Amino acid sequence: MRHDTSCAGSHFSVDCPSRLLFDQVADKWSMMIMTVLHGGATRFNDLKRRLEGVSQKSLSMTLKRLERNGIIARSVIACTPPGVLYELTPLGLTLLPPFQAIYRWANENMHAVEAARNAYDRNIGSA
Amino acid sequence: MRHDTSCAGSHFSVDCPSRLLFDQVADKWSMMIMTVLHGGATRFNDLKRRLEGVSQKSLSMTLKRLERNGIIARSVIACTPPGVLYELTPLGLTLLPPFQAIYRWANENMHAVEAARNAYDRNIGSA
DNA sequence: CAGTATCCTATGAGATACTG
DNA sequence: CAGTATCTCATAGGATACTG
Repeated sequence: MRHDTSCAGSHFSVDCPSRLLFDQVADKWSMMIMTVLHGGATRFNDLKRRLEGVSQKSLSMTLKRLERNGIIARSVIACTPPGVLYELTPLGLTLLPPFQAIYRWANENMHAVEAARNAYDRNIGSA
Repeated sequence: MRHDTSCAGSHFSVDCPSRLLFDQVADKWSMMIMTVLHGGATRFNDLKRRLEGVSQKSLSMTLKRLERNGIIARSVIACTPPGVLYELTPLGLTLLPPFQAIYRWANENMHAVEAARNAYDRNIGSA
């Protein structure tokens, strides 16, 4: 089985790995979940509390998708009250540094992006 | 004006910069566009050809959004036939390294992700 | 606690046709 | 060439209610 990236040079075919990544694991919630899990295994409702604004459904779906892609692991702890822990897999851990680079960029360049947006919107208005 | 990231520790508030980033500039098409533009200023239809599967509408919208956020610049060249060039801004250039880290991860870990997915789907079937 | 199921709506995105 | 406009449809996602 070949694993042609099909993205050589500057042509991006439909089966480009980067598409898979952005379709499956590089969204907003995924990044936040992984960042939280980096601090240790976490319960469902703890996650929900930390990810302000996430709906139960979105969280549930995102967790399942991340689990399916081998990024996080789900484990049931038999106790009362029953609980479930989510944690990063070794594979998931390797994704953290790239995400942190993105996250760092976001923090460092928020101002510039906001300024650009304001400038753009002003020009639209006066165009 | 304070620029509280509101994401200290492991709580992600609604105005977290990373959310802005993923909402505005960290999607699939954006990353591919930026990668192409890294090779030099490019015309609209050239971009369309290289991004297999992108619709004219999606490309147009994504370009406008990136321009609004200060990531790329649009310049009209007065000639026949008339043309438009898109290129990365200095700000856009700074986003490239983080994106390349993601891209590299995708290429290196495609196999593992696919394997995880297959395993997961097999277990679902036999559960 | 940790979800699933259902309903409903807003947005995303393709296809197509048209414009400066 | 470089888009915009419109139409349509599929999906993502929130709210709510229910279950093991």
